[in-house]
Amino acid sequence: MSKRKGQKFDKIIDAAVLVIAKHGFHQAQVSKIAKEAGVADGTIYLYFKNKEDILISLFQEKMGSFVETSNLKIKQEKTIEDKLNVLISSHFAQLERDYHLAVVTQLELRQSKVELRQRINQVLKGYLLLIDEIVQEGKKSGTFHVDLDPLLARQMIFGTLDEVVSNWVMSEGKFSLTNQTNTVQEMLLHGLTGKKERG
Amino acid sequence: MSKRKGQKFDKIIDAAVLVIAKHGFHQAQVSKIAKEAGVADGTIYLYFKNKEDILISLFQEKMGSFVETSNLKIKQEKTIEDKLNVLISSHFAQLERDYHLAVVTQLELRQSKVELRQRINQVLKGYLLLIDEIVQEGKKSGTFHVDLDPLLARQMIFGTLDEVVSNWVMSEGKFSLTNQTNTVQEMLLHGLTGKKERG
Amino acid sequence: MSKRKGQKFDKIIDAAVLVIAKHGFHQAQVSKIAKEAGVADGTIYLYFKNKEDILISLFQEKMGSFVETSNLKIKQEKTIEDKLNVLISSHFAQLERDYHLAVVTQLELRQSKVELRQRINQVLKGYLLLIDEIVQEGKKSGTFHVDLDPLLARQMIFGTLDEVVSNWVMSEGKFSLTNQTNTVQEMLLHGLTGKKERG
Amino acid sequence: MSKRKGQKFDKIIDAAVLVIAKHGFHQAQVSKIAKEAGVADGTIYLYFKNKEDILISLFQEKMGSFVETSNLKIKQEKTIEDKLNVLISSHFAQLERDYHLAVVTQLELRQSKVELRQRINQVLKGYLLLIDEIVQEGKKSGTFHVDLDPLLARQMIFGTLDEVVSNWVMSEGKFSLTNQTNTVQEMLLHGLTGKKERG
DNA sequence: GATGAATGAGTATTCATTCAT
DNA sequence: GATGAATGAATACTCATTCAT
Repeated sequence: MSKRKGQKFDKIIDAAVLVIAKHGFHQAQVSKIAKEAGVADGTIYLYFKNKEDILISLFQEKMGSFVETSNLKIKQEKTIEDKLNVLISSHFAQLERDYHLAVVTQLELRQSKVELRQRINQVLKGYLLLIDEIVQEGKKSGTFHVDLDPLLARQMIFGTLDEVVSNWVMSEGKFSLTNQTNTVQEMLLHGLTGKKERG
Repeated sequence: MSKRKGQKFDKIIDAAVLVIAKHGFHQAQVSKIAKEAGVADGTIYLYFKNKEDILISLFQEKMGSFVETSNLKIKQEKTIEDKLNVLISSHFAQLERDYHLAVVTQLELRQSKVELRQRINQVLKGYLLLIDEIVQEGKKSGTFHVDLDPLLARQMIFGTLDEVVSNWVMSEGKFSLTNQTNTVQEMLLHGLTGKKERG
Repeated sequence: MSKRKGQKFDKIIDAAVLVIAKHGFHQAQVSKIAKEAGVADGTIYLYFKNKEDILISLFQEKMGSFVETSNLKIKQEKTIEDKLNVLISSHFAQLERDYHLAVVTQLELRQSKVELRQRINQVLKGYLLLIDEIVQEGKKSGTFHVDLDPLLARQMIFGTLDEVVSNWVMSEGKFSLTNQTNTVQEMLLHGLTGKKERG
Repeated sequence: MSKRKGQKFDKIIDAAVLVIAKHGFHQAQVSKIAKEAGVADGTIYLYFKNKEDILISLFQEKMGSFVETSNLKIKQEKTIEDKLNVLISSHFAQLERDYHLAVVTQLELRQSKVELRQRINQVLKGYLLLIDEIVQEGKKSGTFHVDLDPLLARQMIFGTLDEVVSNWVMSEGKFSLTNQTNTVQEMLLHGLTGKKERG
């Protein structure tokens, strides 16, 4: 699809993140991205098939490692509680690290048209499967409730994390995301009524 | 803002929902909405300031009663558990009742540009306050954990409900939403580990 | 295809002829045509599907009557000699009358891409059939040679007329076209060796 | 203008004919020609000033010998009738020999813009002069009519040959071109009425 | 001589909004 | 109030040509 050779590929991706975060998705013209990347408009098309390809590549490039990073960290933990904790902290940490990118993925890219969103969702699928694994393992080990609905569980976990991050982005990153890790973990494990054993 | 007098106002709103659900947000031109509503293009501008105003009005009109309906039902319950249950069932029921509308609010309207989304979020605020009240009351009554972070709690509740509904819409409404009420309530109350006292 | 109602349709067609003749086919942008026609760019698209539709309509509109006019005049003549004479004089007269149009049809429109040229050729077919009829009738009546190859005959007649007109256009209309009628008729009837009975 | 040294010059010309015949004039990009010729894009510009220069050179290169070949053959004939016959047969034969080239010169190159066509016409001038000579000689010798208009005569001859060849190309070469020589000669000599003394 | 990555000018078309009737 | 013809701003992509290597 898009040729990854050369530094220009990365330059353009980074420029796209910056331009979209700065001017918004609908004001992110190809010419603006090219200017920000310090290349000619036509150069964009030596590395990307079309504008949509920039956005998809951006998501794959920047979010592709997301799953892998989380996956590796989770594998290193033994208990389900720790795996969940690491899932949350990794999710928060990776997005907190790059506020511009978080703006793009949490807000701006959701404005794209359906076809593009579907391509983006495919990248997300890998992450959802990662959550599914934790849920399954948690049930098997007895840590999670035996009757837990796996799909609903995943939706609660992802829905919560996504909503927290979105609120963080909309608050313009004014509070620490990673600091919330333990609290969110407790809430997911024991719900609204849950006893906070640590505190 | 928009003059609510006359039946044409409603006709246009309904036409907008239909056109967006049928053709998607990006193919919902003013002229198409006008045709579906059986009025001239120019007539739209006698009832709405601009296209954005149609969409905001749509959201206010269709979602305005949402909060009130949920609010009334919640007030009728005594225990926090029941209030939460009614919040969930009301949320699910109202969206399940009108699939077209659910498509528009869960998927299509999220493709709009930031300014519009912010206007839409203002309408949502009333709903978030409703959740906040339940959380606050739950803490006061001792049903919810005393150290519960109210903001995070609200984010978990809304994030979960929103994610569940979005998944339902994307599955094209192929499973029952309201049937999930009790399970979701249990999960929110006791988390992934929680004992399911009812079942 | 294109809505013919209103004076704007004709205005745009005439503007297209003028702009193409003045600036050449490759410099005839839609915006230039719109400006010449005194309408907004977008107005063009209320009357024509796209730019190509303007050019095809132009050809149909301006050349459509060409065949009919020639046809009617030919029908009024009795002898084959007179029918041929009228074919030639009508061909020359109609193109000489509007030099701009002749430039467009003889030179500029031949630069268009294949698909467009094929659409244009379909309009020409009617004219070729008219020539075919004269050839056929001339053979039947004994005026033309009994062994005359009808296809070659048509190619000689049309090829000659087209080449004469093209030379006239390229000479920038500096000599009279209609004045050549009789000479061309003689040449077609009796060839390079032929005795000029009239003169 | 264009440096003729080296085999690459010819390679590029031949590639251009092939690419234009295969993909059509408007899809014959420089990069495509370069690829077909097995050279880099930039190399083209070591041998040709610009794209237009390729096309003009192509025409000169491939059509340059056309005139000379015809000229030599004509000089070998004594009577005007035979000279005309050879002109026609040579014209037909040379184009029939290379269908690809005929497509390019009869159809595709006529889609080029006016400036290019004028350059191409200059190459044609040599051929038209050859025809002019025959006409002049025919009149002097008494074979052609004494009052024959030389310019019109040339236009009839060239117009007829060109139209016949164009029809042959458009029919995708499905009939023999050279077989038509005698018939066309008869028609040019004696016109539509002419007695076919040979047949 | 040869390369090919980089350049950047140029243009058809859509659609929200207006305003004369 | 209602109409709908007219407006015109705004933007992705191609490809001939260059020039550093």
